[in-house]
Amino acid sequence: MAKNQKQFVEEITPMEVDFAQWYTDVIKKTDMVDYSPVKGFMVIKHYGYAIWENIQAYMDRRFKETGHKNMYFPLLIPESLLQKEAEHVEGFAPEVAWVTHGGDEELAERLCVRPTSETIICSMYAKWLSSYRDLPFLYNQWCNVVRWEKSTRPFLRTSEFLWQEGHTLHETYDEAQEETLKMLNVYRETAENLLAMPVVIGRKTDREKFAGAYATYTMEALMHDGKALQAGTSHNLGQHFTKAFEIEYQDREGKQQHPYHTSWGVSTRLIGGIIMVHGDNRGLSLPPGIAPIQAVIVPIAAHKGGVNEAAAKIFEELKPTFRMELDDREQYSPGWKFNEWEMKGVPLRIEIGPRDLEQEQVVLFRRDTLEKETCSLDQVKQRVGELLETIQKNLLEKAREMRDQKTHVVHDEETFKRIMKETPGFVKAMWCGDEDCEERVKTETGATIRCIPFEQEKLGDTCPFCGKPAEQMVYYAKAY
RNA sequence: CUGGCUGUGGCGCAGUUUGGUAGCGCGCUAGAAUGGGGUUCUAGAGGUCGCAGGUUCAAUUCCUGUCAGCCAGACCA
Repeated sequence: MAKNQKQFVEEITPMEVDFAQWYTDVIKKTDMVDYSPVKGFMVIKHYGYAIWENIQAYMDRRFKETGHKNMYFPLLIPESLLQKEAEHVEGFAPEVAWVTHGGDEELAERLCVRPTSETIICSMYAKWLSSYRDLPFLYNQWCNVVRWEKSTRPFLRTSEFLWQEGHTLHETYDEAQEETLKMLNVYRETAENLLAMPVVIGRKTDREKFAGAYATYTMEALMHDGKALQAGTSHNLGQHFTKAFEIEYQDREGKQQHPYHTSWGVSTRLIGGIIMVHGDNRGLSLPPGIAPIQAVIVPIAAHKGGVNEAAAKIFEELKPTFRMELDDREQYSPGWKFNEWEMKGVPLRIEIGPRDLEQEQVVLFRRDTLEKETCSLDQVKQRVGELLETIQKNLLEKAREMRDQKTHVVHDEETFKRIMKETPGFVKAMWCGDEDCEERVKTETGATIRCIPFEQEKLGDTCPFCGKPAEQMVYYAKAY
């Protein structure tokens, strides 16, 4: 055998060595994305888009189960609408794209490409709402938005991204708050149950909250490199927008009232999270819940004694139940295919060759543990189902362990700085609640308060940075 | 936006210092054998060197500008 073995698929940079490069390698080599001619705008290729479709299918069902209906609002928003809510414009104006011409003619009023749709939706809600009997409004839309980003990275921060945004109106503050937390909880369940991605949930500090929100709640996940990813947010918008947009209804006493408002969204950024939470040196490792291909069948020595036929038969048997691929390409060797599908993160591989046929069995290979086992032909369907469930759970478990191992409790500034530098991850610490203190930590360490978690622990009585009394525990991390 | 690096067949790269019109590996096509961890042999096809301008008899090579990407940072729901 020649010493220079051919490399059909380029090696992936080991993730321990250079995580950023690893990420770029993986997404390009697995047909997740490609770059378009315009900076920050990515083509989502079939393998990446299939993951998005699976996320959509699950979440859309959950939204409908919780009483929401889908609508679609326009891409373009008149400048005057965007400017109605002061904090909101200030937050978004620097990163909106403008349409100034229609054909050759300059528009009387320029139009922004939606960076988010609160304004256009509120302008419509104002027309549609008249009585308390109309409430609540529970609507969602799946769409794209554009935010002119200075530095971009596929899935994690792109100038255009796909997402869903829910926008609801309620009679009372309490109802709006309940909705805000209910949808955050749907997000958390999606992250944990579907994406196998553990998250910390809590409230954003005022510094970090959404432009125009009364309160922002978030789920934060931790990546392999110790950086946090804001994976979804749910905002209680109070009456900020409903007053600005003059959304009014007649209440039970016949008085005019402004309703309470929420919005919540997750985006294709989740795909980046899945890649960075589960991936390893062989490439992707996808949770069965969203994997475009849940199991791939690789026939070995396919021409010999009925192997092809047996593989095809298993394929037909499993296809109605699982997302399957039969890799009967003749130009590649089995070994090549093994590596290819591992890189693409297919959770389960089914090998079948002459030796298996003799013994009426197949070989099952798990991507998450790299373990092989044999399974008799008549048990394959059942065993595949079991293993996919096991893999789904194991990935969540492994991700939890990784996160816990990268989560530290800190009581003093020196330790905090050392951890952020040497072994970055989540740091749990008490916080005085002072925005200046929060700002100083960010400037000096690059870490921000990711959230004030719902699950509080009393780690001490004072803030590690200023020594002032502290009542809240927060999670700090460097973030994407 | 700042700093560093990069752009040459589909992919990865060499060539650029000392200008003379392009080379390698993989992939691709055809045929044959092989097939349980990136298979072998034979014969082929394919690029004008990111884009624009300049210098020159002549530019992939030198100069200017510009676009795009990577890495780090600043900024950013």
